[in-house]
Order: sequence, then C-alpha cells, then structure tokens
Amino acid sequence: MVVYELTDSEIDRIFQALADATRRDIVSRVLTAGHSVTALAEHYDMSFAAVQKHVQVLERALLVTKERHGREQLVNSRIDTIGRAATLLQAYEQIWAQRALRIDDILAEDTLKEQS
Amino acid sequence: MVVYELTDSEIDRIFQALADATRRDIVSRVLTAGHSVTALAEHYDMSFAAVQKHVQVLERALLVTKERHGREQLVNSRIDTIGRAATLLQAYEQIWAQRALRIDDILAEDTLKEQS
DNA sequence: ATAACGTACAACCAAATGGTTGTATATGAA
DNA sequence: TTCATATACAACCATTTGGTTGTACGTTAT
Repeated sequence: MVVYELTDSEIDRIFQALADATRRDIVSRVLTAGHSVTALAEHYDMSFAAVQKHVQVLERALLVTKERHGREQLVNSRIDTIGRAATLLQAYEQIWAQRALRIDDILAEDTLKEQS
Repeated sequence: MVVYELTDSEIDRIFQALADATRRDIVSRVLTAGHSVTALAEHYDMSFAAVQKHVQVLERALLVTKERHGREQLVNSRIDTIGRAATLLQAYEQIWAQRALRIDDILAEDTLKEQS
C-alpha cells in the first residue's frame, strides 16, 4: 500500500465531509458492511439525489469507495483515511502533551488558573 | 471537569472548524502557547478581521478559548475537544476492527467445522 | 488628554453547500 | 423486447462560508 502525506486540501475535504451528521451516519453504516446507495438512502428523510451527493462528497474525501456490482454501487469505508484523520488529531494531542511536560509552563498555569 | 456527550451539531461545528487550513494552523500555534489575535493574524495573508472570524469559528467549535488579558485576547487550545474528536474517529476504527474480527471468527468457525 | 493599539462587529460580496426536481442511462427481470 | 430498478447528473434555489472594508470602543502609552 502506498502511503503519502495528505495535502491541505485533502485534509480540508476529509473534515468537511465529516462535518455533517448524515454523512457521519453513512460512514458508520458502511464500516460494518457495504451498502448500495439506495439501501443507504432508505434511512434518511431526504431525496435519493441528496444522499447520492453525500456519498459523492465522502468519496471525494477518500472516506468511502464505490464498487459497481451489477446495477448496484456498493459503498464501502476507507478505514485508512479515517485513520489518517485520527492520527492528525492525535498529533495535536502529542504536541500539547509535550508542552505540558515543560515544567515552567505547569508552574505558570498553576498561577494563572482559577477554574477547574 | 464536566464531561457530557457531544451533540450532532457540536460535532458538526468541530469538524467544520477543522476543515480549513488556516484554522488548523491557528490550532497548531496555540497548542504550545497562548497567542493574541493580532499575533496570530501576522502569520496569514489576509485581513485581521478574517483571522478574527476564524478564531471565532474555532471558539464556537469549542476548539479554543479566549482569555482577556489587558487589551489583548489570549487564544488557547481546548485539548479536551480535540481529544473528543480524536476519540470519535478512533471509535470508527474500533467498529471497523470488530468487523474484521467477526470475519476472522467466521473463518475460524469454518475451520472448526471442517475439522469435526 | 491624546494618540496608538487590540479587538469587535456590521455590511457587503462571491463562491460553496445542501437541498430540491427532472431527465437520462445502464442493468436485471419478465 | 419491455418494464422496473439503481444510479448519475444538470439546473435551480436558499443559506452558509470566507473573505473584504469601515467604524466603534476599551485599554495602554506618551
């Protein structure tokens, strides 16, 4: 498998795609099994075309793949992309944790903080 | 610290906020130390007002806090929110992993049947 | 007291987003 | 062949987004 760094616009598209409850629900559903677009659309109170557009957004964000199977298009998750996004957020946590390790920062925070 | 479940629209706002390279850069910068809005704005090729709006989006997404300090407003990261988002994505990875385990189980069952 | 600084916010604009309906096309079933 | 199904996509629309400029206001420095 080829692993390359995500570009800014790829990351934009990933988070943009995840910023919608319907699309997150679609991602959830296809995590456990492939679903046709029609099967997915049955769960939402919107037109088929709208759901199809959501799938397209997810596909362009590399969060799902579509695999034609007869006249159906099977939507499957791309767990690698979800993993990349997770790693990105964990990197933020790492950077923050390293800051916390700096002793002078801890002392400064103790002095400044009144809330808990 | 009070921990409660994130609502759909809170999650929407978090990922929406992260879906912009400028805002992700702001998040990165404030991870290691608080920055005034003006200090942040110096790094970007856009108006101060635009940067201020980005900070506002991050604040509404609970990704940063603003703390007034004289005439400056210190922007700091809310690592808990970043952690929640990370956890959410890890949950997706978990669900996917369990699916993979189920497939392993099925294969194992087949093997057992063959053996008996 | 006055000037400069840091921030906030309104009004405006172009482009993107999230939905709709309608139409076209390919595949599978009868 | 004909009909129903699954998908694709264009055109349209209202709202949101990401930027701008201009103005106002509290705080600090001179």
